[in-house]
Amino acid sequence: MNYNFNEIEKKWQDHWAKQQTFKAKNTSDLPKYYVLDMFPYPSGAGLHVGHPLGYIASDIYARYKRHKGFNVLHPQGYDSFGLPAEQYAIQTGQHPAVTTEENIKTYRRQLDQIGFSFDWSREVRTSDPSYYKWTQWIFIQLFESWYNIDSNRAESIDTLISVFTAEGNAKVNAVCDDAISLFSAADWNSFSSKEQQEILLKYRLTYLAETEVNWCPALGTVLANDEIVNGVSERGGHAVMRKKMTQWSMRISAYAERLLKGLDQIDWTDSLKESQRNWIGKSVGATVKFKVIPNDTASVEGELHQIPVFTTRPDTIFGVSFMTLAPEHDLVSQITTDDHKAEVEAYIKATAKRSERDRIADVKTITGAFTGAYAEHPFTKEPIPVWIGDYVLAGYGTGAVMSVPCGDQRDYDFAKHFNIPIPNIFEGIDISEEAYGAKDNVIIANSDFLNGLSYKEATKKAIVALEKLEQGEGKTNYRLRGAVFSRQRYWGEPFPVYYVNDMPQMIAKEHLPIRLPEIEKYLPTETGEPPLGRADVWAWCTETNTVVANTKVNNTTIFPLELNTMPGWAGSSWYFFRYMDAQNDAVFASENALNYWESVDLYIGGSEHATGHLLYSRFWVKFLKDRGFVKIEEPFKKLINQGMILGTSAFMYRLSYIYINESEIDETGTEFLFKLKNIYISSSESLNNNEFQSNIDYLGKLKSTLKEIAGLSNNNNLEDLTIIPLPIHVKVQYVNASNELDIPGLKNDSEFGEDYKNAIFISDDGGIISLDGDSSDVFKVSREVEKMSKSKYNVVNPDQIVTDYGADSLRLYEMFLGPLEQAKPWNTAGITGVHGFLKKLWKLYMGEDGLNITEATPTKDNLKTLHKTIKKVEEDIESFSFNTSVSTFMIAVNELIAQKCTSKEILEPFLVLLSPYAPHITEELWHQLGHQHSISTTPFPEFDAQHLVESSKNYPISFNGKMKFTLELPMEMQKEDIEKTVMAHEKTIAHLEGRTPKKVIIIPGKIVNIVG
RNA sequence: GCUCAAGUGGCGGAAUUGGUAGACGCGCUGGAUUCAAAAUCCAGUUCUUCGGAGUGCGGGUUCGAUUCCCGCCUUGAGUACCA
Repeated sequence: MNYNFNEIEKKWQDHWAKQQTFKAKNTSDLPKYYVLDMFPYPSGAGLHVGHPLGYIASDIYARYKRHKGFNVLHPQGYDSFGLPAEQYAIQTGQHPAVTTEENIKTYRRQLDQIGFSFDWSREVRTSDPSYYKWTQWIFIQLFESWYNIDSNRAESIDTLISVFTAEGNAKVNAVCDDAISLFSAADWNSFSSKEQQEILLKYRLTYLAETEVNWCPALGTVLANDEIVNGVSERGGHAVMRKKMTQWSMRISAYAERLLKGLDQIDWTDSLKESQRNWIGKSVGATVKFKVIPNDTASVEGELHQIPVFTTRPDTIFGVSFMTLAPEHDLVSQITTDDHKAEVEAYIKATAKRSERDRIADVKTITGAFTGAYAEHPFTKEPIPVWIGDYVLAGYGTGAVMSVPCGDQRDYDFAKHFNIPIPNIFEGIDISEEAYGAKDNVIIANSDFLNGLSYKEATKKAIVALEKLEQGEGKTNYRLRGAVFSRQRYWGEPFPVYYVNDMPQMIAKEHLPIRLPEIEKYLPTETGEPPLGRADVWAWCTETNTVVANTKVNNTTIFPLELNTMPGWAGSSWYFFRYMDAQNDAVFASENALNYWESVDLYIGGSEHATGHLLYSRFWVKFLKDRGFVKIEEPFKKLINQGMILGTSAFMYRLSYIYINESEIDETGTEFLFKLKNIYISSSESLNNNEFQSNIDYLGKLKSTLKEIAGLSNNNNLEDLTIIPLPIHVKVQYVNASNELDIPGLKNDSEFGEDYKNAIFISDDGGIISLDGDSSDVFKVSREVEKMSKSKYNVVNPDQIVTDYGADSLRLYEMFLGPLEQAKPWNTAGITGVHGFLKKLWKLYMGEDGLNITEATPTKDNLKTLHKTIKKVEEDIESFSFNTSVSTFMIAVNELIAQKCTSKEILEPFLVLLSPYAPHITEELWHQLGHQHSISTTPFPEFDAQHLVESSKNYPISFNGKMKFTLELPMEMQKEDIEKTVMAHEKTIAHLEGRTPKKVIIIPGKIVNIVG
């Protein structure tokens, strides 16, 4: 019987689906275990081999935990709102729901054929109204909450209203907007409803605010910081500008400290925790207000200008020799003196063109301008020059720095460059070459009342003195800011919000979900409103509590609805709870389900979510806990980032040309160059080594070929023509293992074939490649390892691999590639190794005419092989070292074949060990062995150490630490006897060549090392 | 610039507490089988001037270092000069 993997895999996938083998129960006496993959977005391109890597790892773990007696929850679903479907809709007019449905079908088919043990009965989709009903509900809860710093948790907005009614806001200690004026209970009660709502909005955890956003006119949308690369949109590379816009935001900063502290409680990698810490960006220091000394422009009557700065080093305040403002700082125009105006304005203009990224990374170029204004030092009252410099960013801190050149390298470089004094305030420290940035072991000097103090003491004392002057106070700063929650897009959750008098009102819970309206086109409106502005039926009737036609808006009973939709992170911030009770219509998940499953025990996904999804969902979970909806503080106990699978891209070189002397193109002119378009040259060693331009022989041949192509028959040998080969990505499916391009295939490509119809391909020897069948010419491409992505045309689709080798081979191979967390290149050719292993395994169990298993008593060697495999595989899975366990299986099968093992007592438990990795073949053999129940719930074999006890040890005998030969000695042999035996051995004597060793190191059971 | 990873044969990688470097697999070479091919099986495969050398480079600790320490180089990922 042959190993017919296609038949076997289909059979068991169908069987598992029919029997609901992997359906998880919400009530069980077994301990629970929750294994989750990061929410996939169902893109139109389908899966490539990089996607299932994490899914396979989590599936192995989930299956292993079932063998270990756990009730395992291992669900899957789709984060199905998103920009790609919307962009496709804009291009084709197809409703995003339709394309999303198609994409999900493709995903599901691809996932199913890999044999995952998902409980599909719990599938969720964020774009499904029965799901986003609860996303809307959570949004309403956030709106109806404020953060009480005294109780350190979110509370219902009602508790805040009752405080306002009783005593005003003087004693309220809340996370809220910066500019809130004080009011008494009497004030509050006399405010109009609109005034009250405006005030409450400044306290709510989600609120409307005029915020500066990254507006991308070309995409008609706002972009998150991480969607902008080098100042342009990541998608499409369009220009991005700062623009004020009314946006929904989330007061995530209220949770900054808890988000930081919580990291200590969870089992994530240090690098991931570190990036969250950096993102939250806690710094302890002080705010200091510097008064601007009046000058020709900065002498407004009555009020003096102040420059507030935040510093982590208030102890160095006597080292301030200048101040630096971000060029965009509001005060710049108000304080710059007339004679510096021209210079400052020119500098601001120049800065605006630099991307923020550029300003950050480039430390070598020091630029700045003096405003002509001076600020007053709070203690010495000396004038301090105020500069602007683009190393200070407007968006961070206060957008201004008190520059202490002796203590900060950037300030130091700036001062050196502009000849600003660098006062030294550190005792006994040389600052003639560079600044001294360390906080440890400094003694402050030249600093009046701070002299002789350490960093800690001086900081404390400086803050006290600043507070006395009312020019500063101690402050903890977080860089985490309000998270923008609006998107000017169609394909997202609609807000359950309508507007009365411009004030947002929540729609009551019982009327949810508010469904996305139908629109004709998916673009923003001509007036710049979001796509929902195109909907005709998008108004809220407060009498019928339904969505009605816009024409009915009367602003008394019928009101306009919100036009923005929610961002991608809305639905993904809580989905892990929905899996616990996916069909519940009354609550987002029942209390029983929430209590049973608690939180995710193992979460596997890409590191790209480090500061987005993983921070936002922690925030929502903490909020839901505060409001009593869940009991947990952290959603993901253990988290593993799988590494990227890299693709091997292929390049061919398109020729482009430069004429050194244009006047010499006389007789043929531009027509000549026109005829030389769309020509590609085969990759060669000289191309890969950047020696193309010096390969005279080849260039000569190439040029005569070009003349031939252009129909040029004169003697011009094109000396003035410089040929520049440009690398162009080519789809890897048209390239074989020897890097040869399938030219006819490329020309028939449905997507790009047209572009190459008239292309000319030139071989290694400089001649045109003939495309009639019997030509032996080859066209070679260059290879490079890059991120696997559709845009680089290097994706490898798992479908073909499953057809050719089977899902079990794919699963094993993906694990075999290397450590889960590390990035690694994909090479399909290597899959024959694991596939060959499965064939050998099959032959071990199945003879020519059926099962090859006997009741034979296992030999000592059989037992040793089995038990060392049990031990190793169990250790490997527990430590997520899946690659090494695949090797272990191979070694075990090689050994069992060598031992000619047929013993059921060995071969049966071995199947269980392997089944998490290769579930189909093991399930088939398990049933061939006569079992009626699925192998998936069979207990994991128990390791028994007695089978690994050895009676002898093959000692490595080293000389000066270098192993020279080995010697088999009894295990129980004592040190002295070992030394005697080794020293008497002929090989030892030969190696010593008569020398007497200085020392002999013997570690019984390990090694012998002879020194000297 | 800063932060975090990672550098081991032709390639992916292994060596879990400092103890036989290169397990396992790919590829390659030779052989068996076959009319032939595929498939399968067997043997070999770090380099080498055959003394040795060797885990990015230079030091150090140790009887012994891929593993620990110091300094550097390169590559990748992230990034917000948090003042």
